[in-house]
Amino acid sequence: MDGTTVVWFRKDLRIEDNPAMVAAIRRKCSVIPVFIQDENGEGPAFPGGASRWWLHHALTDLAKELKALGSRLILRKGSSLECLKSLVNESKADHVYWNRRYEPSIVERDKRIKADLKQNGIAAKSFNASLLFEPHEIQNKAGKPFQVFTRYWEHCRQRPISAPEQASLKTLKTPRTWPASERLEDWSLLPEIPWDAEFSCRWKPNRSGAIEFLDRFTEAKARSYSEKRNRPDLDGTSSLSPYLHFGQIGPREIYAKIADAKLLNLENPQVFLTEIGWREFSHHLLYHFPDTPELPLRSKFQEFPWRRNKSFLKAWQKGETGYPIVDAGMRQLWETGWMHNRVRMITASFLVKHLLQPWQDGAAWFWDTLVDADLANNTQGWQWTAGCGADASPYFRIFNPITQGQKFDPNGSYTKRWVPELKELSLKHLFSPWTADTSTLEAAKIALGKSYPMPIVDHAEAREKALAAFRSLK
DNA sequence: TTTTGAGTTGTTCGA
DNA sequence: GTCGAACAACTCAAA
Repeated sequence: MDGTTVVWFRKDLRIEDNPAMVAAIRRKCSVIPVFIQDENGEGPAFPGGASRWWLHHALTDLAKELKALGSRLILRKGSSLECLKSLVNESKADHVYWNRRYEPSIVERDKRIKADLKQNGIAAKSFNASLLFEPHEIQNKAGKPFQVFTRYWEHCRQRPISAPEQASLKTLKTPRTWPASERLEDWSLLPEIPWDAEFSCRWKPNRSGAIEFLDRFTEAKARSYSEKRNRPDLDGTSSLSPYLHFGQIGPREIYAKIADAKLLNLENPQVFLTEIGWREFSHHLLYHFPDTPELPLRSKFQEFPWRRNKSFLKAWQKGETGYPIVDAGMRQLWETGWMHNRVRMITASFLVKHLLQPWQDGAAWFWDTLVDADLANNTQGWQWTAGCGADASPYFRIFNPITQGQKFDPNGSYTKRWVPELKELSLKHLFSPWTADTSTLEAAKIALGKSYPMPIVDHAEAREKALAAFRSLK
């Protein structure tokens, strides 16, 4: 009787370049792919509505791809360990393979699962599918984790990057009898009220969508990346973040594609790889500093004088701060589940610096609303803006929401797209409508305070307050 | 992966 | 033609 391998899918929802899958296929035994919806095991960071929407489609697609190979995706709900154990019993499997995750609570849980399975005579093995450099293999000369991005990335870049792993999918063996599976529809991952119309226009949340975006990136965008990536009015970024989060594409595939397209020695693609580097760095930090989703990396910041204010938070969430570039970003997020990175920095800085709201509140909102919500990236990004994380230079980052708009949305098309009530306002006043005189506003059909809000805080005043708050930490 | 204000230099324009 | 006011354009240091 040959053995059976259970392949436990998690944040690696692809078949190609999937080391756990490859290893299972190479065993030449039957393979049972499973996805477990473990609501308690995900810890406090249970995914929000936008992520669940994506997950639904990603699972549908993975099941379809497996079916095309004559296989299936078995769905189970409950404690990961219990589900795996019963699946192992039902199918008489002797191996369980999966790809590693790096969220602290997941790392702990997976350790326990591995130990338990091994104790029961099951060969439990984990692999790396989602990073170029795993956190535990990178350290500085002192044997400590890096805390400064440039040093970290310099170090990583000297290391070899392995090619995507492939096995002949045709040799994938299926079990004689399939264990029972739940129905995806019963998991209610899709919204009850249909708020996802814009989502469906914007995204193709499946493997072929990932490949399309990657192709489009290497063919059309990579060469002008550094100029265009900061322009939310242009389609200059890769849009790969949600695919990377769910593992519908892996960083090794991205790297290989850039290398194949002979782009590796060009400056622009290197800038893009630096962004991949930030993702790696975020995972590095999350793994080595497991408290960072809740607590500032620089502990001094625990005394930061935040001024929690529900109505400020609400106005920010709804895109009603009176600062057009901020509101445009927040509305784009709400409607499409995604926000351009430049605008993420502007809106985050605004919440933390201008409104003095704790970065954790902003992180929680992004977590709920982003399709690419990722604990490592989200945590790192917010700590970076708040100035309490790695690579910190807090004074550098009080973005001026007026000049940032003028600089990065120079025609105003992004802002007008998401804040249409300002679409008849001229560029001169677009990013600061309160500076326009009554007749200009009237001509643009804007009633400040009614059709579009007055600024929630005064920029100069808020900036001074934020600087004072930072000074108080010293 | 920034902003601001001060200081400097350059340009324009009318007296 | 010259002078100086006003302002734009730039650099730099500090936050």
